[in-house]
Amino acid sequence: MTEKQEKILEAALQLFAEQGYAATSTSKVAKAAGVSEGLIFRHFKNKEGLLDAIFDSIAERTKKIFADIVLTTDPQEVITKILEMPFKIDAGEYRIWRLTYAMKWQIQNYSREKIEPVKMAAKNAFEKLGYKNPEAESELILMLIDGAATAILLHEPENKMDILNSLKEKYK
Amino acid sequence: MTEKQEKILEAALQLFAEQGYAATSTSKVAKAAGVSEGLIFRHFKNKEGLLDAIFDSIAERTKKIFADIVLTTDPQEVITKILEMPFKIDAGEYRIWRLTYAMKWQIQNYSREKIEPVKMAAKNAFEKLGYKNPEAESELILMLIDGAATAILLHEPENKMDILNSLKEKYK
DNA sequence: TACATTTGTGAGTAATTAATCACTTTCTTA
DNA sequence: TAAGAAAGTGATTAATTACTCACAAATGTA
Repeated sequence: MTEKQEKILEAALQLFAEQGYAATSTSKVAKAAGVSEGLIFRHFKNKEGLLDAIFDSIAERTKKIFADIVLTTDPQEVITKILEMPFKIDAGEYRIWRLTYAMKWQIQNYSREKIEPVKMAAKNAFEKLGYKNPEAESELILMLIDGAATAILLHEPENKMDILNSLKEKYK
Repeated sequence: MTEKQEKILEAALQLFAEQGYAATSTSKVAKAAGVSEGLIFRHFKNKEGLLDAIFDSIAERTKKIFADIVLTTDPQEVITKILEMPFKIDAGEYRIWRLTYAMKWQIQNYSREKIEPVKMAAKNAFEKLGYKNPEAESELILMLIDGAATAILLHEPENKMDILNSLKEKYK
C-alpha cells in the first residue's frame, strides 16, 4: 500500500461518507487526494473497486468483534456485549460506519449476512436464559443495536451512557 | 395535479427508492414515466423539486399519526402507540419510507426535527410512569422504532407480530 | 369563435462523468 | 548499473448529466 493509495482511500472515504457514493465523482476524489485521476483506476480498477477497498479496511476489525461475541459462553454476557457494540464505536470510525449504513439502502443484503452469526449467538443466549420467543428476541436485539448505531452516527446523543444503562435494564 | 405529473412522481419515487436519488437521472425518470424530460422541469422546477414533491405527499399523513400520539393522555397508551408505529407502516408506503430512510444519511437533520414532538410525548409519558431516566428512555424508544422500521423496510421479517410483542413486554 | 393560459415536446446546451491510454518517473532487484 | 516492473501523469474519450428554450398542442374562458 503506497502513500498515494492511502491518500486516495482517505479522500474517497471522506467524500463518500459526506456526500454519498453516487454523488461523489472520481475527479473529486483525485483532487481531494492530490493525485491524478488516472491513478485511481490504476490502483482500484474502477469506482466500485474503490468502494470495495474502503469496506475491506473494516471487515477484519468487525470480524474480530463478532467472533468474540460468538465465542462467549455465558448467555447474559453475550447479550451485554451485543448491546454495548454500537456504544463502543470508535469516533475515528464514524465516517466508515456512516458510509456502511448509507450503502445499506442501495446494496441489497450488504451488511445483513455478516451479522447473521451474531443473531444466532443472541438466539442461543435467549434460549438459555429461558426467554419465551428467542427467535423474535434475537431479531429484536439486532433492530435495537441498529437503531442505536444509527442514532449515534447521525446525531451523537450526549447521554449515551444513560441510554445504554436504560437498555441493559431491559435485559435482566 | 395532472395525470402526467402523477406519472412522473410515481416513476421518480420508484427509481429514487430503488437506485438512490443521486444515481437516478431525470432522463431515466422521464423515460420511466413516458413523458419528455422537459416536462419534469416545467412542473417541478429542478431535480430537487421532484424530491420535495415526493416527500410532501407523506408529510400530512405523518403529521396525523404524530398528532394522535402527542394528544394521547394515558402514558402507557402513548408508549404502546409509539412502539406500534413502525409495525403499522402500510406496504404501499414502503418505497417512500425507504427513500426517506436512505436520504437521512445525505440530508442533515432531515427527519429528526419532525419527530421531536413524539420524543417529548415519550419523555412525558415515562415521567408519569415513574421511569428513572425519562430523557434517556425517550431517546432509547426513538432508537428502537428507528431500528424496527429499518428492519421492516429492508427485509420484512416474517415474525413481525412476535417481535412487537417481545418489544411491548419490555415496557410494562 | 377568439384569445390567453397551461401543458407538453424535442432538440439543444455546457458541464461533468467514469474510464483509457500513451507516456514518464520512480522503485526494485539481479 | 542495467533493465524490468510498478507507480504516476495528463490529455482524451464517448456517454451522460441537469437544465433551457423555442415552439406546438390542448385547455380554459370571454
